[in-house]
Amino acid sequence: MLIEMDFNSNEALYIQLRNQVIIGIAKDMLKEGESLPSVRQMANELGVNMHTVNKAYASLRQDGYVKLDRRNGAVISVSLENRSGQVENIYSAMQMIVAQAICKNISLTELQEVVREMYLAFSPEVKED
Amino acid sequence: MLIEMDFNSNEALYIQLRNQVIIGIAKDMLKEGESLPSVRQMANELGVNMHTVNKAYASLRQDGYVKLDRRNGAVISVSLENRSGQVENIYSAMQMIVAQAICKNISLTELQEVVREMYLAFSPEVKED
DNA sequence: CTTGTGTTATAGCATAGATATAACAAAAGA
DNA sequence: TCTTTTGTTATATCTATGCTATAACACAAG
Repeated sequence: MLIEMDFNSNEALYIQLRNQVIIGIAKDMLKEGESLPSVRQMANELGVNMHTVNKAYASLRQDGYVKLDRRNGAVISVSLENRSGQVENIYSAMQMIVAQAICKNISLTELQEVVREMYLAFSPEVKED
Repeated sequence: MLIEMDFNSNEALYIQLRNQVIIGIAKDMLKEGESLPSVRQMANELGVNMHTVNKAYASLRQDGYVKLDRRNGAVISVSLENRSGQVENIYSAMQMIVAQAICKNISLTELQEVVREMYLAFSPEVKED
């Protein structure tokens, strides 16, 4: 999976890497059990320092997206332990999005439709449930 | 409207203030044309430096939530000029939320329901549209 | 035994966040 | 007119964060 950094972005490099991995998992381009390149190799590919990648991997591990194995490096492994805490953080961020949307006169139905489009764009196989 | 700072949060103080104002507008507790306390007064109330408040106000102005007037201070005024740019930023943030939600096995309908609950919690008068 | 892994430690540099004074022009109010 | 208050700008200092650089460690693979 191709990952690229935007060195002109105001977003921290390790956050960019973290987000791209999460998007990769959501798109199912990074599958459960798959290994990410090692810290040093990924750093070399991205043109970034080793510690920056390490920080991203540690953050992904902290939030339950990968498991770090000395043998296989960072292995995609979405953890559902402490899921309530993760979900809480996600919804907390969602709340600010909704507040901004209301201020900008985005209707509830439009907002839900955007969520639906984004959701299906990530995982098109989902019908409903 | 009561605004409080969390000095133990990892979120920047000026971002906290900014977000609380946005939430206040979404809840219609801060109404169009209403004035926020002056930079110095707000700083005194929050126990924060003047420049921190100034930075928050400038950020709110930048994103079209207030207009800064030398006579009346920061006046709530949700601007819909350059709305497309604002909406784009909101949706960009939304995309990461959706990606995380998918990874954590949150279904589309659950996500939409949460959006609905949050939306109605902010503006209960909205029926549909 | 060599190599590569995650991990930790230390250091240096640049930027951002927060504070502290100070000053300015413009408008309000007495 | 005079004083006060407003937003705004300019420095300066301090701390924390992000990024880089170099080095070293324990552990496992080959």
